[in-house]
Amino acid sequence: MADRRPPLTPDVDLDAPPVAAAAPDAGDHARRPRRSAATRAAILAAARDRFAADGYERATIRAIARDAGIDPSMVMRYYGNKEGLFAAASEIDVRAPDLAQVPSGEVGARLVRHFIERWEGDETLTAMMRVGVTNTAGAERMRGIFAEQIRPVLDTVCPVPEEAATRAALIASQILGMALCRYVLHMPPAVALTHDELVAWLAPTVQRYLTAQRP
Amino acid sequence: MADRRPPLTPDVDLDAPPVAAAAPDAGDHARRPRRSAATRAAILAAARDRFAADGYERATIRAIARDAGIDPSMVMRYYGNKEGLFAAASEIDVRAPDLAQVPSGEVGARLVRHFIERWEGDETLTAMMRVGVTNTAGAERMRGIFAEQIRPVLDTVCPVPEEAATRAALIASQILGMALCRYVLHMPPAVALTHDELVAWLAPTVQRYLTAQRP
DNA sequence: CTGGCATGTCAACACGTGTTGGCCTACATT
DNA sequence: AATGTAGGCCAACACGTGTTGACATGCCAG
Repeated sequence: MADRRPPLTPDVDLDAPPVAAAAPDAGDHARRPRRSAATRAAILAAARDRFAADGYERATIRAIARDAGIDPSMVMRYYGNKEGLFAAASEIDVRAPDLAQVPSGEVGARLVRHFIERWEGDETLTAMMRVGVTNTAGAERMRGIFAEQIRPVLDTVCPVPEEAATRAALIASQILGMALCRYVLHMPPAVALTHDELVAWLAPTVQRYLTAQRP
Repeated sequence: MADRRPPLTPDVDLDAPPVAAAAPDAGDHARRPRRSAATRAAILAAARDRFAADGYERATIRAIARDAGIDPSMVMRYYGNKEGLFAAASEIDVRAPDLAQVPSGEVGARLVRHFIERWEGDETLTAMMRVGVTNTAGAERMRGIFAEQIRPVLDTVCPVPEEAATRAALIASQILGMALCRYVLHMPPAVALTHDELVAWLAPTVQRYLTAQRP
């Protein structure tokens, strides 16, 4: 069904110097930035917007290219194929805060506020959610982000190590659930809440999932 | 962009008797069931499965028809177009329980358990979520279900009427968030929880969103 | 028995998609 | 100044999609 051969001339090598890499000494300026850096960035930005707004299937390469002001074939040249584009566009850094410095009673509030602001800072996380629900690869990526970026941070403050995974999943369920209602489904009462109200409501929940003893 | 004219010969009238409806008296058997009832049901079942598994865009009419063992054009004949099919397939009854009978302290547990079982009973709710995230019309439908089926039930037990909408949204965020992690993203720690563990963890949260005074 | 209608199949249309290869242009090194 | 190469555009391909209309079949009323 799927034709999965790699592109013939990928050119996806991220930051390889344009000149012969086999040259023993390239001189003073080790790696000159490519002229195409601006185009690459424009494509990536447009892709994030489109994936966030439309999800994986409905976000078309043609639309992304139009937004970026270039030809669709450029997208293929730089990112190989649509999956590659998505992989590059959803390179996500949750930037989870260092909770070791936070008083243990304030971890919940800190987490909630961080994710609200992170979510509203750019559309990357909305894109991640839209694609994570639609696409198998997207779901895998979300699991990866959870395992590599969320869980480790919680491990440092979870009182019972062997329950850290469960507690992290519970916290994720509450935070992702609110993000779903507020940023994706646009449920009016969820949209109407201010940041402070959100923190006041959700922080105790997160705090309990983190520190309350197992019921 | 979109060609939105209605189908020429819809035939979407749900249970209209096949013979002339203008006949003053049709005799003893008021409405004879159509011969096509089985086909209609097969299409609907296949559509629910496909929408749940693939989301709106990737669920193709051809695949649904193949699953139902009939020709794609039959789907068009009975449901007009893909949107109509989806509308019919996602006719959702959340079957929210009557909370007036439940002791006020057990409402949270009752709600959580109900939705876990409802979610695992069939794939309708998973389909709703997949499409609600992908598709604008799907999101609208989810908001409608929330407003018409969830909020009214909570209104009956919410101590502060003017906060009912907010509290209902908070509850929805937790329940939908867990459903997202467990049934759509398949996050391992969320999948591993038993029903009783889920209720034990989530019920206090729901209970607090319902009855705790506004923070 | 006969005509009409519901049921169903087949083949095709028009369109949008991801993807490809060829060609042109401008820059930077030699 | 010559030239190789990266950057970019254009036109097209092959394919899958939703959708449509013409045609076959069988059931049921008259």
